[in-house]
Amino acid sequence: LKRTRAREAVIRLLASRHGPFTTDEIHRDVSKSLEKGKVTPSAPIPARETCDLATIYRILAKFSEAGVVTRSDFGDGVARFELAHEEGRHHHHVICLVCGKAEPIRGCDLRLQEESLRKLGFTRLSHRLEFFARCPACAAK
Amino acid sequence: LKRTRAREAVIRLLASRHGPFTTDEIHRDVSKSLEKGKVTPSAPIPARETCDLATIYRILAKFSEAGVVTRSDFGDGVARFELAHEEGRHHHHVICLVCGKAEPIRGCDLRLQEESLRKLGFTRLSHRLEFFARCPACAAK
DNA sequence: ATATGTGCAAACGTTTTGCAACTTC
DNA sequence: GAAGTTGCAAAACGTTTGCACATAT
Repeated sequence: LKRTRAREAVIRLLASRHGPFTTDEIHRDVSKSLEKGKVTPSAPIPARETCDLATIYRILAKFSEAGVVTRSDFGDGVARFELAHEEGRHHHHVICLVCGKAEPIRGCDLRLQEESLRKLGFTRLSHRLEFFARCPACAAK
Repeated sequence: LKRTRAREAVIRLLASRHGPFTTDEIHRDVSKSLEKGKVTPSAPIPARETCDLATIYRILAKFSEAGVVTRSDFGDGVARFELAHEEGRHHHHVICLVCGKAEPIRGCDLRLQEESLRKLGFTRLSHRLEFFARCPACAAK
């Protein structure tokens, strides 16, 4: 894993704000940050102003594979990424039906969580839950 | 909602077998079933032999909107559909990491379900859980 | 020096759409 | 006959890939 400006910019974004980001959001932010020459203060005018979207995809694939970031999927056909929680803490999200903003939630107690969300003012609550596993038939092969 | 042969074929497939189906699977099955002229026994040789994929998408969109079918998303970039459970029973799925087969699961008690899945021989268990709601900020608008 | 990362452009697979012809009611 | 549905072809969308060039170690 080499240290490059694009990769640093991705990490910087993910570390600075939370909530998962789409590839496109990351791309726009990283391009902007590279444009400003923020990456290497020693080099005021960077050779490359922006970053290719394909590069962002490749960076996220690598990071994902390396366990640095985790991928989320809210069922809208767009992948989202966030820094793998430092403490390795497993978590989920509430996604707003109106503005689409996602907020992290700790723990897996469904009833309890729905109740606290309701108390916080969240309405029209629903959830999606999927289990992934190796099924008995495939384990037997 | 008009009654057409393609729509009948979609319903027939979804009603005959369970587990959610991809659009492609539905398309292939419906085309085959229309080919055989099974739809209208009174007309042995149907005018149209197959069904367009775009039509399947449109049918599923309509049905989904009407609440006849529900859409699932396993994060592999393909939408899946199944008949909205007759009794309106809310349920989830276990998706095999190896063969990809999905089986329905009743209820939402995460711990309990993981345990029973383990007892059934499912291994390498993980889950994805997302909440959807209208957030307080959007409710205030 | 070598392995690795990048930009660009083209391809991919799923899903959506415009339009004219055709069914269903 | 009017409203709704379909086929076809083309486009949109997020994502992936091949290749030559550039970069980090």
